[in-house]
Order: sequence, then C-alpha cells, then structure tokens
Amino acid sequence: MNAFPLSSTQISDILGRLGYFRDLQQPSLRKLSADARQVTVRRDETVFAKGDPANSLYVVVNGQIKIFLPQANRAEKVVAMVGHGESFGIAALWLGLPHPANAIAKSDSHLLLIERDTLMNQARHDPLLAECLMADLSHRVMDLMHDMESCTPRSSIQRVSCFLLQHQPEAGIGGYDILLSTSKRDIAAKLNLTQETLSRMFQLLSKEGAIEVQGRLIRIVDSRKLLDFNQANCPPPGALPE
Amino acid sequence: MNAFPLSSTQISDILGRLGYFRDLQQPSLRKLSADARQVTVRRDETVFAKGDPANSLYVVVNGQIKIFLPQANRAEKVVAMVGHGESFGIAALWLGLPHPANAIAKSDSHLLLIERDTLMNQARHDPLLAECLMADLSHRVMDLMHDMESCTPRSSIQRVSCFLLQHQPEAGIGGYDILLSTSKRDIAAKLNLTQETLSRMFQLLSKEGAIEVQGRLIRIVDSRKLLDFNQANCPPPGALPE
DNA sequence: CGCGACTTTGAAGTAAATCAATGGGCGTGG
DNA sequence: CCACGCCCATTGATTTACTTCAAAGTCGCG
Repeated sequence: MNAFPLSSTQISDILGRLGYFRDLQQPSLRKLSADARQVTVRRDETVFAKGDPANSLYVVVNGQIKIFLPQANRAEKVVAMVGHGESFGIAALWLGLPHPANAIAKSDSHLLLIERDTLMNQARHDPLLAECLMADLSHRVMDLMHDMESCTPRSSIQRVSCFLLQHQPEAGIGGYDILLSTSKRDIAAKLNLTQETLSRMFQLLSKEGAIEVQGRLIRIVDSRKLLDFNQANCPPPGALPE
Repeated sequence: MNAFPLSSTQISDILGRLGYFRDLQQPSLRKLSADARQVTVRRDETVFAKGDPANSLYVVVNGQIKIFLPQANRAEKVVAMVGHGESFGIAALWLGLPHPANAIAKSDSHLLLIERDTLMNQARHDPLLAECLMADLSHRVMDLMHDMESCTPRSSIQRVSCFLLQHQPEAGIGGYDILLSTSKRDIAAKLNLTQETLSRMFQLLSKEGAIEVQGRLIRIVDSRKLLDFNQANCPPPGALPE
C-alpha cells in the first residue's frame, strides 16, 4: 500500500467529481482534502484486516475492493464489492471501533484516505456533508438487508434466484441483463454458496429457460420463472399454495 | 396500532430520557416532538411490512419489536430485536425508500413516531442530532455485520458458538452469562437455524462443558472451548462422541 | 389444575458441501 | 503462432449435517 503524493487541490478536484461528494461546496471539499492522501494498492493486497483500528475513510478512485468476513475452513463471506466513487469503512470509523471485516483489492486500485478527525469535525460544521454521510450509511444498511435476504434462504436455488431478482432494474416482468461485478467464485461467497453449487444452479435455471449464461453476463429471459423458484419450496410443483 | 394523544412537552420529556437523544438540547427536542405521536401496538401486531413506505422514525418507549425478513416456507430471518430507547426504520426513511423488512411487536409496546420531514429538517439545523443519527446508523451497520458473521458459517455449531462469543463482555477467557433477549425460536431464526437444531447444539455444547443452559439464561463456562468449536472445521476428530 | 406456548427428543430423507479431476480462456514467453 | 501455465469454471461421485415431520415433555399462567 504505497502513499502517492498529490496536492491538496488535486485531491479536492478528484473528490468533487466522485458522486459521493458531488453536492458538497468548495470550502468543505478543501477542508477534507487538506490532510487526505492517496494510496495505491495492488491486486490481492490487504487494505485493512478485521480488528484493525479505523482511522480513516476510504474512497475508491478506481479499481475494486472486496469487503469480506473471514471464516473457518478458509471460506469467506463477501459483504460488498466497492468500486469507483464509492467509499468504505465509515461505520467503524464513526464509532471509533475496529473494522468488522477485511478489505482487499481485487485489482490494482487507487484510494483516497480521509482522516477521521477531519471528517468528523467537518461533518459537524457542514450539514450537507452530514447528509451525504447519512445517505451513504443508509445505503449500506439497505444493501446489507438485501444481502441478508439473498444469502439466508435455505435452498440454494432460492438464494440464486433471489439474487438475480434483486438486480431487476424495475419491478416488472420483462427480461434484462446482469453483468456480474466480480468472479462467480466471489458471487458464490456473497450468497454463501460454493462455486460448484452456484454453477449447478445456473445450469438448472438455464435448462428451465429462466436465464442464459455467457461468462459474467447473465441474461434473465423469464423473471416469472425466477419468482417461482424463489417462492416455491423447491421441487414439489404446486405443493403448498395458500 | 392505536394513536395515543400526548402533549408535545410530555413527548419531549420521554424523548429526552431515552438515551438515543440523551445529548440533545431542549430546543431540538421540542421541534422533534412538535408533530410526533405515540402509538401502542399489541403483541403480534404488525408495525409495518416489507415494502411499506417509510414515513416516520420509530422509537421504542417500552416493549419489544422484532425486525425480520419473510421467507418462503413460512420461515423468517430475524434481523434485530429492538427494545427500550432504541429506534428502527431510519435507513429506509432517510433514503425515501420502502421498508426492507417487516416489524411486529413481540409484546405490547409503546412507540414514538417522528415525522420524516421534521427529522430531516431538524438534522440539517442541529449537528448534534445529525451526529446521533450517524452513530445510530453506524451501530446498525456494525450489528448487521456481526449478524452476517454469526449466521453465515457453514456448520450450525459454528453459528451458535460465534453467537455466544459475540456476547462476550470483554475480550478475555473468563466465564460470563447471557440472557437471551427473546425466545429460542427467534434466536434460531436470527442464526438461520431451526429451533430443533439450536436446541441440539446447546445440548452438545453443554455435554462438552462449554456452557450451561437454564431457560433463557446461558452461562458460558469455558469460552476457550467455544473458540475451538468456532474455528475448527467442526468436530475435532474424536471430540464428538455419538 | 389444565391449557397453550415453547422446547426438547427421535427418526428419516435430502440438499448441499466436499473431494477430485477435467475443461476452457487468457496472457506470457518460447 | 503455438505451447505452456495459471486461474476460473464445470462436472461427477460421495458423504453428512441439517431440515423436516411427528410426538412428547416443560414451563408459566389464568
């Protein structure tokens, strides 16, 4: 994890274009940039580990960071994939607690680090910043809820169909495409499945004519069938209607 | 869900004593209380369902609310148990999104409802309130991460031991007591287990001398053994008699 | 005392993990 | 341009841990 010297105004520039802080005013941006630094991390490099103190907010300029919980048996539960313009590490930072998960780079990445005190002080002075952060945290909560929803059902076919349905652009019954944000191995880890099981489920859904799989591109052909798989108690067709 | 008329100052009083808003100044409290209302919900009554619009923040004065994701097969995933002085519904509220989960009363409860606009406006004016809300949301994120950690491991014995270890007061190896906040059925639903499996795991841990169970009181006798169960790839060879 | 809710116990079936090996895609280097 | 190695994905065979179904046992409370 190499520090990368950039002028404060350069950093302020980058920050301002990041969507995350899009609505912020110049003075606030400059304050945040004052002692911010940019770092580069290489693929597979650890940004922080579970239990590390949370001293700064991480904003992803480019690349991709994987947030995951380490588990026994070398398994891991993927919590989030963080990409361009998104941030991570805010909850632990705000409470002054150790990080609850690991963060490693899936590809070479550039990150901006904003110091804890700087952020908290500025949030106290700028309601707009506080609003940004609230919105970010709220999104995190909603994401985690969706995650729970897709990784807790008993059967794997439900987990997978739930996941695919969550990526539906609008509540409708048309078809749509999903480009997986990461490898199927990591998607499996997000759904609490093995890659083998995920593969088999994709296959099953393909055979049923619900989806088509081409590498990382999943084409949802018939979302109604997905709904059936999601709701039904799996195999017995029409077993328990109410 | 019956509305319960209380004067604004009464509500302000209650709010101020709630820990949640402990640090707030009087003027802020009064603003929030202005159009707040108190409602009573009876045991098993639904406060809101997944998909309902989020119009207000809920603060629990007394009683207990269960937040859970409905699943196929009548199963449910318990996300949180909310008790005295805690709040729920903030994430969806802040983003103007529908609630991601269901909320029902586990026992007769009194709730304070604060309107969305009131809360957001006041947060813009009072940095202290914004801080409170940030801290609350951060806690929610941390809780959800812990939840993930305890409900995702493959084996049920790991789920249970992880859960028990998370309630350890300090990082140490001494013994301690846990008073379950709700029924074992709901605890099982939180860990994504059936009540039967949870019961069997408690039994196993008791036989191993790691814990003692007396109703809702769990006495952790030897947390090191719990750690073993948590880390090991299930039963260490020979440690699990038939 | 007796009812209902919660919990425990038992027996059986199954879905998913595990282990193991093959196949495909892609970049590097010969 | 092909050959090689690496990583990711797929496929198959086996095992077992968990759910499910069913029933008995406990606890608390009117």
